[in-house]
Amino acid sequence: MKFLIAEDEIELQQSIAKYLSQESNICEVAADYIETSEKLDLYEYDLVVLDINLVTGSGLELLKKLKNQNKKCGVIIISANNSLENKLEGLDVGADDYITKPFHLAELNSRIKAVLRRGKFGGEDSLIFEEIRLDTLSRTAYFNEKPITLTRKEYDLLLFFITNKGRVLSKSIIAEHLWGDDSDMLDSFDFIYVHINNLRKKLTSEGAKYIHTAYGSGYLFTAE
Amino acid sequence: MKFLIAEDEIELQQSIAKYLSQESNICEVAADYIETSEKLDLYEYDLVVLDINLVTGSGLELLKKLKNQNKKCGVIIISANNSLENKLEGLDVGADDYITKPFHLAELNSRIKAVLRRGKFGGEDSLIFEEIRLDTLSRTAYFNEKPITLTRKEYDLLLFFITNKGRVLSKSIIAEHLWGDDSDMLDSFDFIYVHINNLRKKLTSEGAKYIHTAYGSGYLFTAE
DNA sequence: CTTCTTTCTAAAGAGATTCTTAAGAAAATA
DNA sequence: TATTTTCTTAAGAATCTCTTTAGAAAGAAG
Repeated sequence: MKFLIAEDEIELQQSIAKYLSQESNICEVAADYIETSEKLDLYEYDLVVLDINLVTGSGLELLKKLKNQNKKCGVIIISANNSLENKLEGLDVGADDYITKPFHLAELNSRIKAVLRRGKFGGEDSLIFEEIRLDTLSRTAYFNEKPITLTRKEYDLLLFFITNKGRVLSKSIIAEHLWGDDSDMLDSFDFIYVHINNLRKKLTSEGAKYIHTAYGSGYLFTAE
Repeated sequence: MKFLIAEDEIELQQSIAKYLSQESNICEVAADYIETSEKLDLYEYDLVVLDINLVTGSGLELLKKLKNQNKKCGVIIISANNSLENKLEGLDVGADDYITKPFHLAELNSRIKAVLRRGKFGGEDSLIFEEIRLDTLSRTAYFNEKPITLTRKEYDLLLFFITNKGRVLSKSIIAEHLWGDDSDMLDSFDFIYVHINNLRKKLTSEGAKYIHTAYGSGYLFTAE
């Protein structure tokens, strides 16, 4: 999953990013209102961890803007004071959850997982497409309930495909989502071919032919 | 889409051009004030990536000139320093966006897409003409929501036609837009017949007869 | 530190697209 | 009618993209 951490206390920002990265997520960071606003405009995230008290501007405004844009992106608010008003206001505007400073990173992580489950997977722990089931808690894939051994990148790739089924995904979109903003430091996206090939082999060995090549533009995940 | 990259750091210029070419765009480059100015006079671009600090002259002047010419060409400024003045001045004169060195190529790409979307497609991801819809994100074409399999050149050609509907396009205009400055190396434009024919076949098989021949002058894309 | 797994790089070959050329048919113009 | 331009088709060459494999590099586990 790809997250944006909008937090102006750099130390906290970094420790959140580090913790969530260890959980196999891609984390990008923003330290002020403008940076956050721009990144939200430019990129797609699965979830934003948003400090409501960004010194340079109100996080609430950002939240309103984000929800107006109608992006299906989860939001968890970090609130410094535990005044009820702020929390309720945030939830009113569309935040999916909030957490009050100080907090344990493990708790944030749990809340993130819960929000993603509610938002992306319809409240289920499993994501099902035809014969494939992804257990999002254990990050394992099943084909007709028989487990398929996938590496982390393979799992992420398959998850990205399933959550974007029916949409042609270019290599740069895939790179951006699975490798974050480091992706353009790589001077070619050729390695994606390798991951696609490996994933395909594992899926077709089970009889699935879902990953189609859109020659010249990318890949398309769809039933047959 | 056809871009001009005006940047005097050749290494950066080349990596921008390479990245954007991988995204199925035509990229031409210019390394100084005069070259940029000339190319802008002579050719049409969908967007210019303009380094405001070209050593041989002010990019701002170029920008003013360009905007006075009233060309509907997007402009993204590259700014070395992040002094607010420069940025604001650029946006005042009519730049559509700016980006500060150093930057990620993926970010530049996102900004370009955003500017083009705002300017060319009325803020939408889809471009619709009668029964045809072009999904500009995935570069796929639909006829009555049924996907048509187009090659890259066919897609580009159709996109160019739709964005210039009602205007007669000569073969040399088409060549210039779809093949960039390689086009004058070609000693005949006959192969365009082939692409036109192929595109026509795919469209008429769906019942569309939009590409009309303007004998002696070019082609006209219009409803019936 | 060693071993194993995962990820990335590099390169050869397969496959698709694009360009060239050409020749006859059709259409528009003079 | 004669001439020019455009259309259609086809076949081969050149180019680009994708597939696949093997092995190097990096990271994780023991």
